[in-house]
Amino acid sequence: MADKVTIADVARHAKVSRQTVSNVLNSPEVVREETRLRVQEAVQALGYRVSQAARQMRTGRSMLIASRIEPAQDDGINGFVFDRYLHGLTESAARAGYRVLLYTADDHDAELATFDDLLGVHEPDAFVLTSTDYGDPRTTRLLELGIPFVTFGRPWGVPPERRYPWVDVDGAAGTALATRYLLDAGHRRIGFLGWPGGSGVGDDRRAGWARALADAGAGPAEIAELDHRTDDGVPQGEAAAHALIDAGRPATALVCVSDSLALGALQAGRRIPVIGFDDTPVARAVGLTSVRQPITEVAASCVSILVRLLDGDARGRGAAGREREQNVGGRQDAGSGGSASPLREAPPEQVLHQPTLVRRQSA
Amino acid sequence: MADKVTIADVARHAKVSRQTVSNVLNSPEVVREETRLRVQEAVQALGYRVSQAARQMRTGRSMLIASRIEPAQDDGINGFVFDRYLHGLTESAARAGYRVLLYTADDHDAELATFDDLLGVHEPDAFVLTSTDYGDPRTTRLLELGIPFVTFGRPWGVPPERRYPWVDVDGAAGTALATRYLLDAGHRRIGFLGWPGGSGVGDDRRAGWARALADAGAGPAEIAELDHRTDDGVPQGEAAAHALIDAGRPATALVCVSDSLALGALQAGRRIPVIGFDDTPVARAVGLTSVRQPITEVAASCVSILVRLLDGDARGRGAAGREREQNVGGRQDAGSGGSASPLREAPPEQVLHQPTLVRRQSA
DNA sequence: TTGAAAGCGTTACCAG
DNA sequence: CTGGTAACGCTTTCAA
Repeated sequence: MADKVTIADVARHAKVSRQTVSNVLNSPEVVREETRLRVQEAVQALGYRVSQAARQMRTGRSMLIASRIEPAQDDGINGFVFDRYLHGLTESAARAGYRVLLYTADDHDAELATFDDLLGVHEPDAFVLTSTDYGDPRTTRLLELGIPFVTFGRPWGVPPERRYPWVDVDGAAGTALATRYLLDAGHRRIGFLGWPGGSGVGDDRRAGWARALADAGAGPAEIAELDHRTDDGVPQGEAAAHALIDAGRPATALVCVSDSLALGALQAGRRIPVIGFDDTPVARAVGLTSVRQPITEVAASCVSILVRLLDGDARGRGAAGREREQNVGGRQDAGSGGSASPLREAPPEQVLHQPTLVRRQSA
Repeated sequence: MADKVTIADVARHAKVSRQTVSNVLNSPEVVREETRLRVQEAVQALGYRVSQAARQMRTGRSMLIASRIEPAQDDGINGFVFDRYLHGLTESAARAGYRVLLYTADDHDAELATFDDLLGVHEPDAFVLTSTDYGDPRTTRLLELGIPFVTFGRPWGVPPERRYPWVDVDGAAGTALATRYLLDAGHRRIGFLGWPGGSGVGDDRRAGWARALADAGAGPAEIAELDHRTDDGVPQGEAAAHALIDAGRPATALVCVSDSLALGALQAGRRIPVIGFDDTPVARAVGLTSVRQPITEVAASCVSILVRLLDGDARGRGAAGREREQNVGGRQDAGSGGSASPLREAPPEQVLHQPTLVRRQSA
């Protein structure tokens, strides 16, 4: 049908120069209103769309945000959260004029290689990283390359001088919420089914439970007694629940680090209250009360951080901008007059979202 | 670091012309082996990557496959299945040199609008559509536009003359598999928990169960008696299971159209065998026997069909190729000599994958 | 087989 | 604000 309408067609139709059309598109405020309207009308009439490929050649910006899609795990429960994240990311990105480009990688090394490939070929403007862990090589690499990125997940164990922007959910606040809920219901001996120490996320969630218990007057010894650690999984949850419930001084309620463990605890058969984490379909299916992460908001924060980074960053990696500045501590001209504005060392943005408790029959 | 190495750099390094480099990349067989090796060495040494943007300007091909990411919901394609699909698609696409571009849309109209937007701006080479339903307007539109696409899901209710390529899983075979498994275990009265009629997927799965039962000698009346229909959901499954089990002549085993319904049936408390559909994490968690769809293979088929379509289709939508031919019935030159080979009306490819039964405690 | 030139649609830079 | 020109990196056409 419409045979690829170019900017020249629009210019002809609106009786202006190509440059003016470009201006209307990129910096509308510089064009007189009358002209601008005429051009916009022509754009509408002709159904003009900027060719991303051509634009990218000039500006070096692809309007692409790359994100890894993780394989659905065997426990799969995490997959649900990830799915919501990806959907939210795609939606928020679209609102800001960006699209999400997917890639896979089996491990960190493969992902580093994919970075090179992607950056060479499709040249995404930014990355969103998920499942960051201790000493994650990916952030270091992107920092070196000067490619804007955010992580969904805090930089566990990263030294303060090597900071980067991140978005996360306050897991400790979530378990604290759950614990306080049980405390309010009259429980005192509230056990915690958690993962083995060493996982940032798991330790964080345990800390929230421990804090709430301590706030309620529990001593360190009692807390240690109620703290059970095991690998993730339903059978593991069942076994762990038995251990805590059948103890000399049994737990009367349980907070769990995941819905998998919580489901196992539920299957242990005792009728004590159980609260899970992530509000997965499983939870909904079996009526499990669970802590819900505001994933859509997380995704939106990721995008808005990236957009701010990309807009404040006029360089344009591809064509013109030869020099590549570091992302952190980049210049930020505040629009002051002629003289150079003083450099401002803006700290990377960090957003911590608060989870909520979804109450169902299990507690 | 490496300041955007171009094809000219490679040419200089290998002491050949730019053109020769381009040839090595695009049609290696046309260049002498010695030269080719030297060029490839230079590519390696310099870490050259073709710029997709530049290539796209000339060829009109973006090497992008667009797919909608559905919001994680309980209905429609199960979130878990969808996740595996997307992951498989990304992986297969990467192997073929393509990347997956995500988009969202709340309904069909919004999706049609997104088609225009996407095709105007990022110009994906093809689409993969999921969750196709009766009278789906999306396939019609893409057919009109002449954009290559495949659907994951058969064209339910589409007239034969308006065919397009699709990939699907044989749901009827899956439920038949499950039913025969129960028959072999000695069961005769095997109930089916299905969705209300009118959904292609649901009807298909019911048909497989009914066929297996009929093959085993059950009469139409008995089959109707054992056929229970309800909306998807765990509570619905529980209620439906009760209805079938507490009937005058009770069912002694159940085949279900989804894991949700199966989970409900399990919760109904009777200890009769239950088989679900989709092998979701829930199934694994509670030990539910379930029919598993070979999603990775589905995704791979989607990609290979698209690749075949795109490679056989030399046009290149963007720059050069003005005319846009219809996808269906396109020319396919079989490499015969000088004279024009006869037009061959190649029927769109259609692949039906077979599911498997994952046995667990529930049956 | 190889080399030179043109052109894809944009944006950036210039003088008017 | 307009118009002209250059450039981005690549593929294609045409000559050598």
